[in-house]
Amino acid sequence: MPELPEVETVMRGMAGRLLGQVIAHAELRRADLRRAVPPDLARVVTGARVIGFRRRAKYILMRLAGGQSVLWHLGMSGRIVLSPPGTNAPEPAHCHLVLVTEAGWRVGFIDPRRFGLVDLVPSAAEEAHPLLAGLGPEPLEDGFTPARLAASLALRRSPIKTVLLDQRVVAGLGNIYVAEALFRARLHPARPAGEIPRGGVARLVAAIRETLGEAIAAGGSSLRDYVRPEGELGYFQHAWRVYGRAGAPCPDCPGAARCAGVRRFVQAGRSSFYCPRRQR
DNA sequence: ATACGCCCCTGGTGGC
DNA sequence: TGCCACCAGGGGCGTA
Repeated sequence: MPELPEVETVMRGMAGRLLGQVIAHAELRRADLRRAVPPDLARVVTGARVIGFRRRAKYILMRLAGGQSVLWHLGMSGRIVLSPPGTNAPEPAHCHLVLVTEAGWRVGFIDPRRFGLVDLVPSAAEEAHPLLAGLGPEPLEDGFTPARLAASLALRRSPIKTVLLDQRVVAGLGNIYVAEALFRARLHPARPAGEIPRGGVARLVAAIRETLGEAIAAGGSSLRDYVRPEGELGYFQHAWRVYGRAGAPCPDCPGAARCAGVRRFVQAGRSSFYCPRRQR
């Protein structure tokens, strides 16, 4: 579900409301998420002040005074719901963890499919957490360069689409934004990664940056489960050029008569979308 | 080392 | 209306 832009949006929403607040109360409703939630999580966070937020790949890290960070992952169907003090809305189904601050803000972690997770990690060693340790570069930071991506793609015969989904190569892309970035870079998703020439890799880096940047500015993409922490929708789904648009005319082929339109096919068990005329 | 299928889990949708 | 197959923003694990 949420890819980098959605996770970034959720993280910013949490930071805006929760930074500086003290957690007064925590209730773990069920611990059998993708990884078992630590049994002492509620005890550890209770009484702690929230002092920082950051995102790494599709993970949110919420740093607490006292030296621990809460690590969140939303999986496919996870949501964070922030409710202001005094709200009395009924609790949504599949709410697995609730935090309440001293000021009365409620933080709910909702995840029907339970592919998400919540964990604790020492703040001083966040990057050593087993789920973070092997992650590749952040695509919006300086370390993600054409030279570095080219080195990761070299000699790989797998399709570029599946290589870009590998979080060790670049961190934070998922099925939607890979499709959109490959379209913008005019690269066919089945192209063997190691065969892409220098110029193509450079276009790809630029396309990934642009796509993610625009999606963050739009608050992410809302289709099924994803909403922002205070219920607003993202609207980048209206800017999709190929994802979910099989059969539609390719938006960038001038003179649609010679363009058969967007096609869908399956790679590694997941849908890929592309324009056969524009992407090679 | 790399690549692929399978699995985790629930809910929505469309066809019969 | 009911049932069923299929699909979905992720990712880890076991096997070739």
